[in-house]
Amino acid sequence: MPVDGRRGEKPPGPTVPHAPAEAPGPARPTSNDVARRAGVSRATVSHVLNGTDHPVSEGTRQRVLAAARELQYAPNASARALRAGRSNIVLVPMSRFPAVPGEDRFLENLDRELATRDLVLLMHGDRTTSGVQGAQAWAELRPAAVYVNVSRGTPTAVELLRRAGVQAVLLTGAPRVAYAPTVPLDPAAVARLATRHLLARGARRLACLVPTGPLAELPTQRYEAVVEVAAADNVPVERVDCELSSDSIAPVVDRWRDPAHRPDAVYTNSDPFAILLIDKLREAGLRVPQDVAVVGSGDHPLGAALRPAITTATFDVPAIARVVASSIRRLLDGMDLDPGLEAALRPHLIVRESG
Amino acid sequence: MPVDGRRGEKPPGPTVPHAPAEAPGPARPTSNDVARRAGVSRATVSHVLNGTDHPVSEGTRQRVLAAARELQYAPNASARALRAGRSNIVLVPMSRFPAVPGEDRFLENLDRELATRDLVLLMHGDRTTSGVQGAQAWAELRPAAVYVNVSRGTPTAVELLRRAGVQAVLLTGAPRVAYAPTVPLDPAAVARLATRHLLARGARRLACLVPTGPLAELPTQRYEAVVEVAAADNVPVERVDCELSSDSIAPVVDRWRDPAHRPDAVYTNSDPFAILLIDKLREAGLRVPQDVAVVGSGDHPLGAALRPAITTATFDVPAIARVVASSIRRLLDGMDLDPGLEAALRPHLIVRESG
DNA sequence: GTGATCAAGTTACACGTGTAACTTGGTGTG
DNA sequence: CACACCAAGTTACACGTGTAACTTGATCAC
Repeated sequence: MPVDGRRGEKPPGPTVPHAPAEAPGPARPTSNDVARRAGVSRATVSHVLNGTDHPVSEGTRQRVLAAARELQYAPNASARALRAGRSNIVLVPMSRFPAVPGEDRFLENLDRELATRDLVLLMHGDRTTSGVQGAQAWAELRPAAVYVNVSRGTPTAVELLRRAGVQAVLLTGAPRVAYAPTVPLDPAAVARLATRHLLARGARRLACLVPTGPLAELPTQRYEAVVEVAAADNVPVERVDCELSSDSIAPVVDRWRDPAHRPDAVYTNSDPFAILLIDKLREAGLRVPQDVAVVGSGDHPLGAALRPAITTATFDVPAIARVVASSIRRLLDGMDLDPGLEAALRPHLIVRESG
Repeated sequence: MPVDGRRGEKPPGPTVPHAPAEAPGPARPTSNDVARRAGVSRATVSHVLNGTDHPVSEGTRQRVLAAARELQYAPNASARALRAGRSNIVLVPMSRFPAVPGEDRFLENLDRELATRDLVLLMHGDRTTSGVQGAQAWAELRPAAVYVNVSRGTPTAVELLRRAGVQAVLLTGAPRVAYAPTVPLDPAAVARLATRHLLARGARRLACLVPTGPLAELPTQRYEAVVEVAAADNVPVERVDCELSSDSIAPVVDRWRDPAHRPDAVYTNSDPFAILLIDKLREAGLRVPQDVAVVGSGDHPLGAALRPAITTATFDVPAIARVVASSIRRLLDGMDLDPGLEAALRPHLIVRESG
């Protein structure tokens, strides 16, 4: 039989035995404070503030709302998350190396769109390469969803999140992992679009800049897309592995001084690389786009401002943010991905001066 | 006397009346599961895993650790936060407009440093300008600390956070708000340093680029610092309000074609602006640095790679991240700011070709 | 032999919330 | 009048954790 531990009376002293370390300032008001002030029970407060279908008379409804406003009541996210089993946090693991051109603008839009849908976007540096250790850390937060970027979702990490009760695990792009709904973003689509443009412009010899460093699969994938599109027109593609530094680009351009070695058009997946390349080309006495055309990606502000202005392949960032936010919300509600997803993910070209 | 609500026996059915909406997958293991597997009570598990000074025999300690490892146990952050009254989250409200040059690198370093100190860095878009509405949203998360950037901490917002039980509210730079420990970062220090450099190089006529848009106080503050330093040498400073676009810069440079209107040195608070400016100067047939010297801030990779390479005033980002993380931890532990703060915040100059 | 001391565990409570199940008083219906 | 029904509230529980206070043997000093 169970034994009740309580033996005597409560000690009369004002000590609070099981309270956590005392906070210094006045504590944040709880729903209990609101209830007391409105002269109702806490349950009623909860019903009013969450808009349950439970019937509440208009009079008390207003009293509760007034009390909440006066106390500046904000529900405790931790308690909510504990009760619900999951928080309303959407977690985005980030690294310094944006997987998609224009990632910062994308996140800004996504934040706004998620807020509309009662979700909070939080960004978190993924302090690991393996992905599993990171996933373990994310699991601690019990987020509603984790929005993992391209090529970051290893099967083990996804499985770990799924077991942690994380409902939506979205991965933009391949590889598609079992049990994880995937936003069908083709990370090579911008590359394909740019290549087709350059071919239509008459390019007969291409080059493609491939940034080195971590996350190298992605640039390689794009390079292969360029090769594939160019092959249909029998156009060769030179692969140029490089970093965003003078030492890395200068030798390449130096070799291109000789017309026999020179491509007539270059694709690079980010506008900063295009800017650097154009600078070096000009230094070598080559004209852009007459001698060499250059197309970038991501529509960076500098790309539009410098001369020659950079032709760039990019996405409709606000539109993508909208459908992604909508998809996350739908997944959490047990529905499917937003059907508008595919359409919003088509890239488009901004033709300027450089190519 | 209190009335006990329970009247009859528990119904024999398998229904769980007060459980929240059933999760689909297998739920994440709790400390209870670990306890059961190790054959001890949950309290013992807690003592072992948190390294309390409560004595635990080595044998059970190992059994608990083993059980936790086998189950891949990760504590529930929500429950922890609820119990403790605050989470171990350090929240950084972010906007697209970095307050300090090199903000992205800074955050990357800060994340690593905080992780060392058992804190989690989460970034959050501040979806409001007023600051108060944002603070309300942050209060919901009950973070341990909020690291607010320069010029974002209005007194009301800070007061709101303080009342929410947020211990550390760090604001980099002025204005100093009562009750909020402040990292004494002088946001104009880079401007002063760069100006002194230009004067030493012999500049007799300065210009300063002032980006428009939200958060305009900060650039203005820097402009005033430039004016102040230059005044000591009787050097006039032209104020140039502009955006990062061709249309904005081109007319200014056009006017500078006339030597009578032309400054011999320009300071701008970000390298991208410097890059754009140099491009326009060159287009106008002016040489950098012979006709006009240019100094930027933030040590952007492109600044080092382009020709002329950009002279830039910047901070030791990793060092700052370390002392800031240390300060946050110390504040949470009831101590003062890290004494190494002042020293780490001194900016330095990287002299290259542009000025 | 009798307390006192102590290591090693366990029990019980509190944190703030959402909601199923219950209570209560009022109104209509046969 | 007896009964069902319903609107309007309330009560009680569960979520997972950290820790103060308690229990239980064992050891030790006198």
